[in-house]
Amino acid sequence: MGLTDVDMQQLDKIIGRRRKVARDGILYRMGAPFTNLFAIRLGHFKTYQINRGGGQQVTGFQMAGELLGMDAISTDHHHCDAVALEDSEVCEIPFPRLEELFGHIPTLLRHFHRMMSQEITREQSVMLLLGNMRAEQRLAAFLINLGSRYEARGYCATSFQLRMSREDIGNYLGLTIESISRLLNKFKKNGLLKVNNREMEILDAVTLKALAAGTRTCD
Amino acid sequence: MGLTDVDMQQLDKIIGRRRKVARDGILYRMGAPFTNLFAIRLGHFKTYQINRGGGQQVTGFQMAGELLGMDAISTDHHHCDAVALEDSEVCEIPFPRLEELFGHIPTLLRHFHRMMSQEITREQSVMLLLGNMRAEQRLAAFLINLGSRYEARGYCATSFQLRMSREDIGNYLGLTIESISRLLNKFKKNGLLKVNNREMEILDAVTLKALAAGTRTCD
DNA sequence: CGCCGACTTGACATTAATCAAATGTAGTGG
DNA sequence: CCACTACATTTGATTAATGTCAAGTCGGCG
Repeated sequence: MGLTDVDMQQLDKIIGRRRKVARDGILYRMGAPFTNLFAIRLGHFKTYQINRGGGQQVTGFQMAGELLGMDAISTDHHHCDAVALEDSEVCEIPFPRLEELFGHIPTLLRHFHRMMSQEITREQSVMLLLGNMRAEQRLAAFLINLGSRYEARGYCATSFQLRMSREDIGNYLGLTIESISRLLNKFKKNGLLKVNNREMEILDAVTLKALAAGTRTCD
Repeated sequence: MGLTDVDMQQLDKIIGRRRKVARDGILYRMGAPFTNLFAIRLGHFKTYQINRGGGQQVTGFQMAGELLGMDAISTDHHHCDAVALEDSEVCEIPFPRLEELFGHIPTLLRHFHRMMSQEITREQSVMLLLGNMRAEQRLAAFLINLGSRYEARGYCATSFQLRMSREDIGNYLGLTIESISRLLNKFKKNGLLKVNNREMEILDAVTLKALAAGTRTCD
């Protein structure tokens, strides 16, 4: 991130506290007071909003290196639940202390703004996905996105384990669990991927990307 | 916002440049280099993303007092087009200069973070809307949201002019223009609102809110 | 007055949801 | 190691919501 050693020491001082969250454990709940941001060190999370009518919407899946809780800054309370998809570990970052540091480390501030902005951009892509794409395209886009995020972390872009249930995927993509199942099967039949429970291997990334872009359909 | 007079003077200095944008005028385009944020002084804008496949998704409608361009911070180029829905006026805010001020005016920084965070929250609500709600619920939520934003600006929450076309509304809500037309008509028949072209009057806000919350359906 | 774009309305098609059942998988205790 | 249970996933048949296509109407503007 371009921070000096001294900067890093100061940063380390405030993000000392680590916290483990077991699978299905709740990192924070909607409505809870906002005091910390959370940097994921290990594992995966999902965030979801709950409607008054009982409707639930998964708003994102987060993995190591990503930041949780930025939506809470505006109102001092959280707007969604954050739940661990597997045994995970986060760093608590007390936001008031982080704000103090911003005054001393401009590079840190700039980095923080980039992360907030990135989250805005990510959500806009999801809006495009939910508002404009058909089912097939949504799932293709989702899988390609997951792959590229693993790749950015030094893992394989085409072979990974899904950490979330079909239900979570469906909810995130605005589809039912049955649709997800059928689509995965269709992709499998067309030789686009291998899937066994949560083990996923993308065999034809080119076609899958074309599906995601909407420049091709399958079957 | 809790700024001192001196703070305000400094802020004024950097946001001096005003810019008029005529109806249908483009404030910025996807891919254009990011240099300024824009504070809307007057008028309305829409932002939309464009897909490779030609698909377009309206990602938001912005009105006076709101900030445009925050999604561009992370990559130094804009991720969507911003277009004026009527003759409008904005303040250009050179972002590097704003960043300098952040070091001197903590209150300004805090306010900026709230605005970024608020945008994240807003987009999450749209994800809920697009992923979970049926057509009727979406339109009701949209109208209630518009009303409350006008109310927050000192205008009437139940009587206002739509600045965007049916097509824009439909695109934003992930529905076709025909569906919007039919839904507005259904609401009208049920005495929930009066609508004449773009002139909108909400007659039964209670029921409309119930529709938006999903605790009731209509017809 | 007449044209053009925006909107409305109607008939029909399609996508994905719903409902229902079957199958598979992981975990548990005998 | 093997039932046995609970839960997740798959598969099939049907339906409902919304999209698509095609006219038609309205309203503003030159």
